[in-house]
Amino acid sequence: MDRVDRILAQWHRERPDLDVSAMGLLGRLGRLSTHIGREIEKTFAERGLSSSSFDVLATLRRSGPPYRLSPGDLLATTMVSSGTMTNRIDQLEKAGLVERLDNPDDRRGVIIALTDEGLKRVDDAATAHVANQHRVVSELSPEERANLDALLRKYLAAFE
Amino acid sequence: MDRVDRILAQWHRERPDLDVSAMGLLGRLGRLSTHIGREIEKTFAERGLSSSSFDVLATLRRSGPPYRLSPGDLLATTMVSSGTMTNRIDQLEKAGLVERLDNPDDRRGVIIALTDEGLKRVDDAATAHVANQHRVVSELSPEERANLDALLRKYLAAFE
DNA sequence: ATAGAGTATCTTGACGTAGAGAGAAACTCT
DNA sequence: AGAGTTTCTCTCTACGTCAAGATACTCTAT
Repeated sequence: MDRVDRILAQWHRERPDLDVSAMGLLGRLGRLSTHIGREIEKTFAERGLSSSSFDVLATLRRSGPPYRLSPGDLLATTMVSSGTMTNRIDQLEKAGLVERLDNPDDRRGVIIALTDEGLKRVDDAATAHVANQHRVVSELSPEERANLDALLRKYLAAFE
Repeated sequence: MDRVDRILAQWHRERPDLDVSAMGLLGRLGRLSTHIGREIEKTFAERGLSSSSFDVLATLRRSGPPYRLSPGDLLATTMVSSGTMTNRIDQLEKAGLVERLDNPDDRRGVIIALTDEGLKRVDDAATAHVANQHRVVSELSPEERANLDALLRKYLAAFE
């Protein structure tokens, strides 16, 4: 009987006509995602970053040398709108972690490049982030993690 | 080999020192929650609501007649800050869906009450929302849903 | 009883960030 | 050359948090 169960029980009492069986799963998924997001955010905040800025830096870092991608490439992996990406790049540029370079092949576009400082920061943050992720999943046993991951993979496939 | 797998493969190539085994599970959970949140939002938007405003209205509705709670009560279930709750109530009050009443027992506080229009709107939205939730979980079989829910329940218990 | 310190409730204001939609510039293709 | 498309930016609006503030309640020591 967790908080979500209590919510379902209230609904059942007030609106017995509603079949709230799907609400439990979706409610738990949402709440869990919020809790985990807050935990993850702390690690980044300690390093002057946020999940949002790390997302961008990490995408550049993962792409390998020379750590350069177009805003469009960055958009493709990060699930945000183009306006939001412009904003994120502005912030990171102000912080000196990325720079905008002219794209010699297409003058509409720009190239976002990690600076040396950006590379250091993202590598440091990634190390701490991965350790923190292990802490966050440690509540589940290895078997539970594997089962959960398999179910999430199947479910996620329905959306992308 | 989904998008998350591709991200993990990139990390492995660039930072083989990192053990990214936890990242897959957490990444899928986050992406899934974002996708589902967007689906859910659509149903509310069609009715002039949002997940945020529905959250407040639904909490009042579920509490049963006379559909009145203090802002503090509302805070306890909705996972937002007090400033955010004040904001949400302001919006709903402007829309005529709730009203602020004096609390006779404690003059610091107020009582948030569903209006007749608010009751209608939340009952209508809840019906549509529940149907939409069923659509959203229909990608999984009943067994998969039960397994996923059980794992999420266990995991969520670690946070609340 | 009651003054005063501490606590609780809610609001406010500053700030950061998200998305939608329009717009500017350059590319592509016929 | 010109229509249509692509890429990125900009503006507007909405909403979240945090920290500080106003007001009222509570509890204790006298």
